[in-house]
Amino acid sequence: MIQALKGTKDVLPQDSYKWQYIEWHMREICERYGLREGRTPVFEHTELFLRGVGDTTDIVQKEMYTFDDKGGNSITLKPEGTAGIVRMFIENGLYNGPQPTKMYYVYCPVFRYENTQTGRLREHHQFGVEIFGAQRASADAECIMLALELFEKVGVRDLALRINSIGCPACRPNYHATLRAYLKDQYNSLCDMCKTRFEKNPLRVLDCKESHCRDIVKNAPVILDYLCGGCGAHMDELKRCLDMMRVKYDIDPFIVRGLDYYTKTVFEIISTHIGAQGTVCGGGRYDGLIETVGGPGMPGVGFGLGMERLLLTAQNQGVRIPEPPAFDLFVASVGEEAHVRAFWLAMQLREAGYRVECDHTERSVKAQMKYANKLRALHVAVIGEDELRAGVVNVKTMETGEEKETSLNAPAMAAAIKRG
RNA sequence: GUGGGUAUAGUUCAGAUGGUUAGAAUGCCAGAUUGUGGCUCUGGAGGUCGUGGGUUCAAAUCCCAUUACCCACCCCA
Repeated sequence: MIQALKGTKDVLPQDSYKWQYIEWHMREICERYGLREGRTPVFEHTELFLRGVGDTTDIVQKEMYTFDDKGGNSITLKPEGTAGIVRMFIENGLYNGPQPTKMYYVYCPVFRYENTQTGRLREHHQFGVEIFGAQRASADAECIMLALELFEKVGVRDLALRINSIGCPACRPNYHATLRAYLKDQYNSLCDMCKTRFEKNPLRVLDCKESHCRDIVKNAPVILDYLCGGCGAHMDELKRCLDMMRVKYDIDPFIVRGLDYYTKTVFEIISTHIGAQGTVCGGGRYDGLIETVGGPGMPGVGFGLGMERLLLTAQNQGVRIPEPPAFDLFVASVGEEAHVRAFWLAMQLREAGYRVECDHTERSVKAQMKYANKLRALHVAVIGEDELRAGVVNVKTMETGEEKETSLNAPAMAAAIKRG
């Protein structure tokens, strides 16, 4: 038996309505916030991600699905959603249109070669939002509000919003130097991982889970104290916007995102209901990214939201997702003539807007009734030789067992099953 | 990449110290007077016990390997 690849998941027909439900909310909210959906290919030139995501990140260094196609091009399955949208934006000259450009994507497949655990897959799907050409922090706040509204509309609770600023190319080097100076004295006490972080990206040491490193870092200088004037003002504006919206948040100087392109604002929305992989939504500002990928120097801000993790949180919280509507009618049939007539009637009623199912198996009436019951059909009509001859049929209401005689034609049957 | 746990019908699980044709519940299919569901009763189908080796007269059970899943690290959504 061939199995699905490790870290991939099927969405079963009986579960797809849950996805459709949250996808509907995503689209509804985004359209209200003035975003348009963008769709990009599943794979891109590897080079895009080397430049976009950053070639020192774990994602690029050890998690990408990269291969050569038959033409000898290095191709990569997208490991995140932003780079592709940026490429689309530049390649199609969207920067010539009215700015800002506000886009979203729903059910964007993302591939990373990970070791799986709860809430961590090799293929997962992201809902994401990107706003290009808006430098003010109110755009950052808009992204955050949009994500929070989605959680609220879906009915997910107990989420924590954490924000931070990691500065810009102007002020971050100063902080790096300050942090290195602080860590230097205790370098030998750091874990092995952090020793390499010290060289590569000292910010990461702040994020270490080793208790010893945590102790060391506890009194480390905080980047927020070393922001340049522009970054500090930006952070203040973001806080003002969030305060005005009465949103609760924590300023967490230890948030360091794993993608190199972030500048200024970074944020995470975390659930405590899905195990260790609690980040449901993560994002921030990336003012240098569009230029890095080859476009004009334009700011950007956005986030990615893990759909599987959102569903997992909803499920663990017992969030009720409305089930799809029941069938209005099942048309059962006995015999060749009746079978074809049942199909014809079902088709006419479907055309009239009803949810109708008919038999395709030639099984007994009893079995057809059982099936109709499992489908949660509200009504059943059984058609056989007698009905064909007399031109009438009984429409049975399943819940009460009552039967009502009507003419054997679509308009009469439609009247019998009409929804109140 | 690292560490720990698990693997038996479609599903959820029983199967103490190895010992006859591997069980239950649920689901599925079919019957309970000839064309009517839910409740009840009866019957049926469905497993080479994850896979591959090994120990043994004998392995679902013990040992090794492998794969998948679960949990945690790392990292991220």
